Amino acid sequence: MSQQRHGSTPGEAGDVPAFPDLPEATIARLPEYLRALHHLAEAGAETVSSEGLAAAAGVNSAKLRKDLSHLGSYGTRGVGYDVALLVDQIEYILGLDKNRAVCVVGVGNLGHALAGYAGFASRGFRVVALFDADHGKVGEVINGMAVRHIDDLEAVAEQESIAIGVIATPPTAAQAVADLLVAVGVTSILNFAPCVLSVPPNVDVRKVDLAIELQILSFHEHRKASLTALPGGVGGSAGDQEAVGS
Amino acid sequence: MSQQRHGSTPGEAGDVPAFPDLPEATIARLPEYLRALHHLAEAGAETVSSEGLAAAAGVNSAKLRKDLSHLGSYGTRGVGYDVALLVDQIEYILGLDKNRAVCVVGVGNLGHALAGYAGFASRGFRVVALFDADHGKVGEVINGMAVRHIDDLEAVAEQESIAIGVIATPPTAAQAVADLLVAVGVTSILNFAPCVLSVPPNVDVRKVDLAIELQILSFHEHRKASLTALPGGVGGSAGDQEAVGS
DNA sequence: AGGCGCTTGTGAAGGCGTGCACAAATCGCG
DNA sequence: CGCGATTTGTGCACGCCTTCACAAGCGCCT
Repeated sequence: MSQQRHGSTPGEAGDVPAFPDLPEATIARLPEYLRALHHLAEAGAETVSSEGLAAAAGVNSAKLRKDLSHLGSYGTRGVGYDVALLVDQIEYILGLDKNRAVCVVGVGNLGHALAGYAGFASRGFRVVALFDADHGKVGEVINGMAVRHIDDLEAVAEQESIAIGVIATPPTAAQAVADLLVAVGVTSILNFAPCVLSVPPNVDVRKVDLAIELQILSFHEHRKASLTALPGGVGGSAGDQEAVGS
Repeated sequence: MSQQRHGSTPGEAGDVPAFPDLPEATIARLPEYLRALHHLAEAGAETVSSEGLAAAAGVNSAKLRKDLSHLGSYGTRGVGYDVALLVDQIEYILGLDKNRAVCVVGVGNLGHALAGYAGFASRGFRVVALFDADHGKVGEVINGMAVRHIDDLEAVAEQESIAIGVIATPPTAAQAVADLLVAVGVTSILNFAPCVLSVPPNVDVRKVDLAIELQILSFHEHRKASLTALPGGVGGSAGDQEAVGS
């Protein structure tokens, strides 16, 4: 889902201290660790063991240690990890200290929900603008923010540097919106439209397709159903709750 | 994100013809192929080459061929794949011919959007019930469907076999809802709440965390920003559109 | 100060997934 | 009927990720 070069170029420490070359899989887990850490911090924990944090994040403890080792040694042997320190470190790595501006394009069912989603603001993202191509929706106020016409995108982008564009339009409009976003300098796109986007190589696209998630679950339902028809019946006895911690 | 056993038990073909043991990565791509195929079918295509379908789905053609080979030989050398046949085959594998019933728990911003999401119905899923714990929301009609209280879950489950439960509640309520769903026999859960769910091993959980997606993009923004500060300036010249086909 | 228990950080092994490159197979045409 | 163009299906090698197992390091207790 991305073919960008990392280019270590060691020794060249300008403003940023030689950005670490983290595995993609690790990056995808850092937000989960961060959430667990925030939870622990609110509970008053000073330190956590890899075992404890791993359980809270729902991963293997060895994996967690390896992940954290990639971003430096912020743990103390025999004690664990300093919660506050680790929070700062991960937030820095993820660039969450920048309070990035996000715009949502497409104010349908989903765009409406995204505009009001509290989880964004609490994680360092500011939804700064809502756009739609439908003049009937322009002017509508959602979550204290007026919907603007997509033609205003360029003007808004000049005024406020947009870090991430969220596409929540029908799939037929998605590519055109992506092109517009790219044209005004957006280099990160979160796409909710069920279609493939074509963008320049320097632009990162992540896709979330709700129907696909259901289809994957449907497959597993199908598989499970076909297995219960076999000997050694799996039965449907619910109740053997798995202890993974809360 | 799952630790289920597939258990091949070869030779034991009962009603279902010995369910294929597909790699998880392949399964995750099948819905994407299916969408592309539907698109092609509507355009009147009888057959597709692996190259063509791969481009439409945004993947490598070799990967696509390998994926399709896992579910049997439905292509013809020198010609390509029969679109209609492949659609049927993938829909069968994914179990989409069952028109599975879905319920949404938590009618906040997101649950509201999910209840009205057209992408579900068009893909063989029926949203049959909406639940919430807030009595103030019970009775509200969304998309022609009345919100019911979560206490009614059991009654609804007895009447209509629920295949998949969607959790769109605040994270504090998610585990309790998951327990309820499991208790009424739901074995597939799509979780939008930012928290780790603990469920029995026979239950499949998939998680979608919108904030995590933004954080991953934020990381890449951070990384790109730190690279532009290095020699060989990457510049921001937009316009070298990558040709991957529409 | 010394030893002991606990926890991190990491080397190594194994598994999974990807992508190349090519043999096998099919169609159409002369 | 045979040949060439085309496209599938797959053996193989490579790289990433995961997992185990253990040495190294730190704090605490005696």
